[in-house]
Amino acid sequence: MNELDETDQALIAALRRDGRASLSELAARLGLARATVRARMERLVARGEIQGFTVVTRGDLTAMPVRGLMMIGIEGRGTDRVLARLSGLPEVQAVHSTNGRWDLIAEIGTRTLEEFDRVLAMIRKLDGVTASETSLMLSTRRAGRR
Amino acid sequence: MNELDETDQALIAALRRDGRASLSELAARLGLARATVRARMERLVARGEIQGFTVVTRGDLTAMPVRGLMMIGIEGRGTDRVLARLSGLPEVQAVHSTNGRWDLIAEIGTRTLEEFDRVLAMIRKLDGVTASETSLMLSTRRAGRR
DNA sequence: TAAATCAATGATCAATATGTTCAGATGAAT
DNA sequence: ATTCATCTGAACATATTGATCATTGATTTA
Repeated sequence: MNELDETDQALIAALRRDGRASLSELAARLGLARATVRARMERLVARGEIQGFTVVTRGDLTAMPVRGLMMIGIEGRGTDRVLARLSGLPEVQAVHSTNGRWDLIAEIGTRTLEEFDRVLAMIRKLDGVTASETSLMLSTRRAGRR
Repeated sequence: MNELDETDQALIAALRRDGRASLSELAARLGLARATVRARMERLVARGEIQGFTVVTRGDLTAMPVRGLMMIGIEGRGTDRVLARLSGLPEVQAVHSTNGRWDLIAEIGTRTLEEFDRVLAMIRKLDGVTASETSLMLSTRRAGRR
C-alpha cells in the first residue's frame, strides 16, 4: 500500500542523477505526464520517502582535509549535554552515541592540524568528558568508489 | 584565486538545505541579486566545486539500520591487503587508514545484528588482523540537522 | 592619482516551467 | 457493473529562467 513501485523508483533514480531536474525534464525522461510526476513527487515527499534535496560538492572530500574520529567517555548523566554542545560545533560533522567502552563518537573535520588540535583540546575540557581517544584519518576509501 | 569565499559558502549551505530551491528563492535568502546567484552557481559547477544535485531518501538512512565503527590493528605490512579485502565487502561503507593505536577504521552497515556479527567475525579472521575494537552506533546526529 | 579591471546590481524581455484545475481514459478490485 | 484510484492531456495564470545591458562600487594596476 505504501511501497515504492517501479515508477517511484525510476523517479528517484532520475532525481539521484539530477536532483534539480525540472518536472518537465523528469516527465520526458520517464515517459510520464507532467502532472503525474508532480503528484508522485509530492506523495513521496509527504510520505517521507524523499527527505530532501541537496548539493554534492567537491568540498565534501577536500574542504576538510584534516579529519578524525574522537571516541569520548562521559561521566554520569552528562551525555545529552555534551552531545548538544558537540553538535553545535562547526568542526563536528556528526556525533554518534554508542555502547561499549565509549559513550560518544564525534567525527571532526578541520582545515588545518592546528585547528584540529584546538577542537580536541576544547572538547576534552567540556564538563563531563572524562576520557577520549582520537584517531586521525589519513586516507579514506568509500564503498561506492570510482 | 579559486577559493570559496563567504558568499559561495553561504550559497552552498543554502543548497545543502534545499538543493531544489529556485534561483529567486536563493537570491532572496542570501540577500543577493538573482543574476549574481546564477553567475555564482554556474561558476561553482564549472569549476567542479559543485559536483551535482541529488535526492535524499528515507532508504538512505534506514536501509542499514545497524551501523558500527570497527577499529582494526594489523601486523607487519598487511595493511594494504586487509584494506583491499575490506573495501570489497558490501557491508563496509568506508575504510579509513589512521595512525595511533589502530591502523584501519571500518564503517560497517548491515540490516541485522546477526549480519553485523558475522561481518565482525569475518574481519577478525582476516590474515594480518591482530586486534580490533568495535563500537555500535546507537544514534547519530549530523551537523546539517534541522 | 588616474585608469583599468572585475563582480554585483537592478532592470528589461522573451522563452520555459510551474501550480492548478478538470474531464476523460484506463485498469484493478469488489 | 460499479467503485476506486491513477494517469492523462489540455488549459490557463503565474513564476522562474536565461540572456543582456548600463551603472555602480571596490580593488588592482599603471
